[in-house]
Amino acid sequence: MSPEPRNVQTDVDRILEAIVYLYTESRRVTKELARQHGLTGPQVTALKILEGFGTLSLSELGARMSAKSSTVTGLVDRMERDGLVRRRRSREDRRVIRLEPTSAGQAVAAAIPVTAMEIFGEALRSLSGEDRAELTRILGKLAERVREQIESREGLGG
Amino acid sequence: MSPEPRNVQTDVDRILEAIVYLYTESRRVTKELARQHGLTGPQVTALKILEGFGTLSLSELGARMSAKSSTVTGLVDRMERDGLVRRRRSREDRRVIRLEPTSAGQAVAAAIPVTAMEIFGEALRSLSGEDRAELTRILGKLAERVREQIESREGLGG
DNA sequence: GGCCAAAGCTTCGCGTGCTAACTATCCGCT
DNA sequence: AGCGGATAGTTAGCACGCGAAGCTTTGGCC
Repeated sequence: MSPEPRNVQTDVDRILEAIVYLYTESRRVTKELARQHGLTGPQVTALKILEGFGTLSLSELGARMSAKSSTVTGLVDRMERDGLVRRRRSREDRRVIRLEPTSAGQAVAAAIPVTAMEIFGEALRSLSGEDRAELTRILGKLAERVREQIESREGLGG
Repeated sequence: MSPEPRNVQTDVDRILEAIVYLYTESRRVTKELARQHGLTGPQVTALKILEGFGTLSLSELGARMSAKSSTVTGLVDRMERDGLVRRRRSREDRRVIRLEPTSAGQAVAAAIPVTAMEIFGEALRSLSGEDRAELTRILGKLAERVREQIESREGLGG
């Protein structure tokens, strides 16, 4: 009847464990799907983004993938090596490198359905509509609270 | 009022987004806290787990961290190099390596507050008890479904 | 006893992902 | 014109994280 700290902690542990599991597993599955086409998860993500935009600068791509510029450089190096994309220096701003998929890259992107999180989708669809709605609501609220917590401690890097 | 596929997709997207956000953020926070003590995120995670159990085999640690054995080997290599843990071959089963924190490792673990759990914990505690219980229940169910999906497709690797 | 599959770890090679330091370019300001 | 800060990418070094291949040990089974 009174709030028991132990139960709260157990819930916290279970929730974190579930989140880590779900995230890790989703990445693993994406990677596996990509592997069947001879590439890696991030490469598929990049090609899919490029498919939607036609051409992007490296920093624009990085922003959309939540990756730092040095990470993007390496990723693009390997994709260029494998003939999936081409680098082309911009005329207007010579600092900028524009990225465009090769025909091979476009073909691969087209061949891979948006499946990114297919297994997640199926698992989520297998929940009842009520559960799914509840999960959406609570998880959204939780993310918001975490965001608040983090903002209120931005001096974290002390 | 009837179940609309579009809503399902929206829910799926929101849930995935929230999970990715929560996971990424928890890692970032852990990493930041770890950095202040001169170590890395996974190292702190491992020390905290060891702190709770006293001693674990490499595979037990790997299971709790959702990491493969080859990953754990490397992690433990670096931690041992830095004097945080010790490897000790088990007597009962000579295949097993038991891991124990050094006094330095214990000190670091003790010096670091409950890490990312803390921010999550506060956010979770700020939810109502009902929401928290619901979240635990649904997330657990979801993880189970994902597990089933994955098992039923173990031929995924074509 | 001898064989053989499974379990626990390690090694190797690769692809991320980050920070720090560096180059080239651009742009605002004087 | 030219200085100086901001921006775009690259490079180097490190730590994960994984799969594949290999080693030793264990345990079941004939």
